[in-house]
Amino acid sequence: MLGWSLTVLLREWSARVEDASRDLPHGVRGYQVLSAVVHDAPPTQAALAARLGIDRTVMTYLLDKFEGCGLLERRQDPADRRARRIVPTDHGRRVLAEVDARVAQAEDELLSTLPPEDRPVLLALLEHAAAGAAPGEDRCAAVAGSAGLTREA
Amino acid sequence: MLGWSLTVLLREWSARVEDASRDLPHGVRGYQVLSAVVHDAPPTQAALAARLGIDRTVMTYLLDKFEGCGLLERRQDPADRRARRIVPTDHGRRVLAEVDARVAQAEDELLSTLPPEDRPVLLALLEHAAAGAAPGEDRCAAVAGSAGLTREA
DNA sequence: ACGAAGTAATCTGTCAAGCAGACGATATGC
DNA sequence: GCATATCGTCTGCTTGACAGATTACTTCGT
Repeated sequence: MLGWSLTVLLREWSARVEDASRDLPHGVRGYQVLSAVVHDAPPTQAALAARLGIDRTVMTYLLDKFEGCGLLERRQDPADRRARRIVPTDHGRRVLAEVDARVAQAEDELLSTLPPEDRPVLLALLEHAAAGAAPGEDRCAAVAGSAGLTREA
Repeated sequence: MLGWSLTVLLREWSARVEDASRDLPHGVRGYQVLSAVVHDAPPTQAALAARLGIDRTVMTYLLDKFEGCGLLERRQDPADRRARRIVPTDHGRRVLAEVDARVAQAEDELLSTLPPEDRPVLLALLEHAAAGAAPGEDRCAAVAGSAGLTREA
């Protein structure tokens, strides 16, 4: 049941956010990329891809599109000339702010059948579960149990 | 944050269930199909597809494979000879029981960083939210199940 | 009863998305 | 300096989904 509930909710979330992200290239994917760049500022293109679970070769043409739309820019990292730092343009920030607002509203509507006092509970539990379930860097933390929530950014 | 938590959790759930479903064709998809057939018994192939949000032409080759593996059978519906009733074989039931057990364990592990008393809370909230968010068939029924009644859409 | 229209499942062709692998450019270790 | 690893890009291939046509059957209208 857990998996199915997640599937249904994420599907519905995607549909709504797809609509909220109509100004962005690549819909939901695009929203997640732009959001990660602005809010988390991963240092390199590869880090960004890893964070979102996207293949590096896919990242290339996603960013091509974003750069073409003037939402993001690739800059040579002066410390490592192989790497590109992905930075949002002012326009990108503005657009994201708008979309973020629409997404927040969509999420509200998505949970509208839940009693208002339950919504923050759900969000907190989900976030905690997601943080604990995430693979990768802190695999030990997951095993260590509730203790390990000390992570970078 | 809601969307991202859902994405991360579902991704991790899929990875674990993919592993738990290694006896089944088509991985997670296959598990959902078999599970829906056994536990929900939708009357026709089309109903099954609609329930899982799968295209009807895709359903065709999914079921081809399941039938080839002896997990499911297509039987002519005697009432409507256009339609096929999808019924599980004994073997299918047995395999599903095994996989279900593995999935249950995987879901437990997935939530292992959550305090045990919080897990049923999360599950209940998720299920309620999913029922309320789902489009289509029984929007009224879902609403009627909770506090507010009688809102026809 | 007969034909028209609708519906269940399948088949066919097409198209996009993603991945593995190769490649040029740079960095690092010996 | 040379071997090896990494960052980002490019190429080719495979896969997977959808639209549309097709076959089989039902239902409705007259």
